[in-house]
Amino acid sequence: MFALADCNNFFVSCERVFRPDLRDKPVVVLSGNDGCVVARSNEVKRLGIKMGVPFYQIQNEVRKYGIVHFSSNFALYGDLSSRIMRILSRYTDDLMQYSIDEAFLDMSHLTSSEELIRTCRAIREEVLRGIGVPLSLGIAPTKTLCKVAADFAKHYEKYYGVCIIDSEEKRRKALALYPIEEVWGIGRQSAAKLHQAGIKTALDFAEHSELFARNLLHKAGWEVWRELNGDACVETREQPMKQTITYSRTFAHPVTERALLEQAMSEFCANAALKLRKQHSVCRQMVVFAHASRFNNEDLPAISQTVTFVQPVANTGEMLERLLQVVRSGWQDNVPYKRAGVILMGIEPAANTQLQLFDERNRERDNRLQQAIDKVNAHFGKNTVRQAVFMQGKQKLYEVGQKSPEYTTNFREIMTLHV
DNA sequence: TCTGGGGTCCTAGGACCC
DNA sequence: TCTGGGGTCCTAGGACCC
Repeated sequence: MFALADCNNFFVSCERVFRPDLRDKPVVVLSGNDGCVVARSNEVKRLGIKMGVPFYQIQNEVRKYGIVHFSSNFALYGDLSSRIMRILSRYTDDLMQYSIDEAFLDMSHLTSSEELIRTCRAIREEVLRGIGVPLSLGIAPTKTLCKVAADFAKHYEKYYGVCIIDSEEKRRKALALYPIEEVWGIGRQSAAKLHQAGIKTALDFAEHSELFARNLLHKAGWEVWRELNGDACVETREQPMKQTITYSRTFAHPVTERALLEQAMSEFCANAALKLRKQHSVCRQMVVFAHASRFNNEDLPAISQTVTFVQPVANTGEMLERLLQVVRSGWQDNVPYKRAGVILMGIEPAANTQLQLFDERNRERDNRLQQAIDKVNAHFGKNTVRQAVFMQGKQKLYEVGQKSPEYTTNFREIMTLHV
């Protein structure tokens, strides 16, 4: 059996850890530049406010119901997440973290349902007491069924946060109540096809033939079918190394000055390169892009170019040179650039790299310099030493209206008590 | 006025090989 | 008229996830 531990309204719950006064209040967390709603408390869900709506469209509700809003604070969410994962890892030999707020636990060492439920209740209790974030746990023989069970645990109080699917009868009962479009792995396209075929619930789908599932939805849908029928076939192993690394942002106001775009994108590039070095890898290619708002109907020209390195790199200096070439050659004066970023691809372990015969760079020296810079920055703080092209201007590129303090990761923002 | 960010996997088709 | 058969690798785009 597996157990899925899923945090309830994770970002909102993180904010509430340090703001217990907001326990029963409607709360949302917003995306970058306070653009969209990306997390909602139960009170907000009950008001019918949907995931992903632009914040400006719900201003009436915000005023009417006194909805409290936060800009996103990933330093806080990431830190609380890793604390929760540390607790979870004590209950299994095989913890498979699936996202910032979810993990599957291999529970095959426990044999009885009673033991499984008791253990999961204990997990929930420990995380709630130790971290302050409420969890829902779903126990089942496959991960897809765990997702279903965790959903029941979340939505029906009588489960006290833990729901188990441990018999054929419970499986059928749960799936009959579960809309097909809610099933993990069934997105909009697949749901539309299944609806066309008259399938409404997860049970309808599971009772069709295996061949039907495979023909209609190919491999991914076929695996969903098998998992719903109790055949565990979905793997959720974490990649030891990311295969792509993206750093991109939407600007609060369009950028119409080349130097400003160069500076902003240099930071993206440096941040992406740092992620790359942190996982001890190098990349072969870098996509550099910048474009106007996607809600602009006019077809404005975009910057979009893939740079290939002769030899795989992780060196900020070398990557910046190429980035700036692209931005300088692609820049158009009349385009209001609204969003930009870099994507690193062709990632491999740094230890694997082959030296090139005709390499004009002194990489040995470049890398020693890079290591020295990383060391200084790790010790004295981000950007203590940096390339001169970085943001020197005072223009505000992003909006962070209501960001909570980085309570757990930044000494300057640690909570103070006045007695 | 205002519309996020970061990933993975699969598939089909093209280029190329013998 | 008729134009093989089998394979690999790469890429772009689609679908899905949180």
